[in-house]
Amino acid sequence: MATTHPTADPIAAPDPAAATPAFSPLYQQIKELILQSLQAGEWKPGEAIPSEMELAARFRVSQGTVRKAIDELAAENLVLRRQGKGTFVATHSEQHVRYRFLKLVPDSGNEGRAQRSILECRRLRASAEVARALQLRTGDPVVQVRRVLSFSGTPTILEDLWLPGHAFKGLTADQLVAHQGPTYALFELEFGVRMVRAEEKIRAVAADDQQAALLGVPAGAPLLSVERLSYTYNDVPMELRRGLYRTDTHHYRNDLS
Amino acid sequence: MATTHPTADPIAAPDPAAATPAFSPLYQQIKELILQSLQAGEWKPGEAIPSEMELAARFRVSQGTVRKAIDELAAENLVLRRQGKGTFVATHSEQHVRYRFLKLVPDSGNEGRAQRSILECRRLRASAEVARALQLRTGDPVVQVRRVLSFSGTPTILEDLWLPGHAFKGLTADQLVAHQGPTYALFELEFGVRMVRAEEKIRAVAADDQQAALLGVPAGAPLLSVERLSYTYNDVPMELRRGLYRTDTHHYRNDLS
DNA sequence: CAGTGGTCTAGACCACCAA
DNA sequence: TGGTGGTCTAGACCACTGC
Repeated sequence: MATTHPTADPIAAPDPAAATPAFSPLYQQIKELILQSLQAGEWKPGEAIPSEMELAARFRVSQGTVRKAIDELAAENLVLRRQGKGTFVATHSEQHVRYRFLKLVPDSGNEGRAQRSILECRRLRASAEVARALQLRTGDPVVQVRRVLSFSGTPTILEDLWLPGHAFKGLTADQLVAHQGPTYALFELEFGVRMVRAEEKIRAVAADDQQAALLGVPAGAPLLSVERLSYTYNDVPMELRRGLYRTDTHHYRNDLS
Repeated sequence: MATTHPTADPIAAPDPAAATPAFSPLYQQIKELILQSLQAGEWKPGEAIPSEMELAARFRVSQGTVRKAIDELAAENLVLRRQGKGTFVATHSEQHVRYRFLKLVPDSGNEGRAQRSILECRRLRASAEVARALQLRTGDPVVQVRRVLSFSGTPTILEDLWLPGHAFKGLTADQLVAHQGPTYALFELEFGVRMVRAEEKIRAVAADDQQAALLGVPAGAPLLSVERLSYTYNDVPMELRRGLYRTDTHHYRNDLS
């Protein structure tokens, strides 16, 4: 597994899969191996992965090397460490930070759950634009969902989701309505699709008549347009989302460093 | 310095400054000490800090402990490691990522430098709102700057800056005009104020007549409102900035994970 | 109590850089 | 060549969790 490393197994198995020309440190290779197991579903979201000692034994490296690999996975929010208990596969379900990717927060105070209303959930063929974003071919099957999220009864977010049809075969509006908690949790539970990172492009736009009606604002009102592309492991895009946020009582919060 | 730790100096100097009741790991204490030196200006932005070995000797801990402290400082972008050369105090000047805090990017292609035009630079007394943000008292002296940033000749950003008067005594419009590169670099060089992190609140708003005129858009056009509070070390707020971004050719880019 | 992650050390060697 | 950060190991002990 190691391309070269000093003490452990210096001459051991020449590693038939050593087709990697570029050097990478041992702990990166270990990280990659753990990543592959995560991707393959060897451990389900919320479950514990093997202890550092076990992994060290499995991969024939020291605990410190495994630790450094896991450190990086934890920094990327792929995995969650809990002292005295173990290391757990991150999930959108009961992660203490629910709605990890939603950065819209109320201007003051807290708010309860979001009320979801599904306006549409249908299968169609990918437009050129959607196909490009999701790395599909134009005309490939996709699922489109349109919904409104309300906080304390006020419609605040109008969004469209596009999902690759092959990965979300059985998705129905009923399922979306029935499910409690983050939609990304549903994707994990029902379709085995885990979103691990996303990129957002944010703009200010004016509401058109239809959007204004759905959000209960005057036509032409300024709205935050948030286009999000979400990725599973290995940088595979699995969801395109276009959201319109009302920002009269909420704001998009971002921390820079 | 260590509240308790096993091998190094177990009985040594009881550390008169050990007024910290809560336990914290050694490397955190080292990090804190390095942070204090950074804050005190022991090493200037862009300069190298002492090598890991030197710091380990100075603080009487192992290199590994210093390393972990520096790891965290590097993760927070306070310091920059360069293999074979040393560890350097982060700066907004020639950091390979210029304009660290500006997340507005062109929809396609690259763009040259921003052209700045300073509309105003005056000393006044803090309003209640500004005072609260900057943790001053209402009526305390502040400096306000208003300026427009243009890209390829198109006015794109209109922003107001508020700075604590006591820390930015000599700031003039001329200085702002003369200076090349990021404004935060000027703050470092001329006033010794280093911004290390910031929080942004983003909204969509409609341009009023004055704003529209300055940005060359129709009145009522949707603009991105970006309110930024920037901090120096120790979470001291040092700048309030209110920006209006045109997002017809640019967008605000954010990465989630 | 045993098992987990968290801290700390000491020492070896590697990769990179500059003189 | 010597000095820097980067990787890796081995072993000790600490802090937290749950049985």
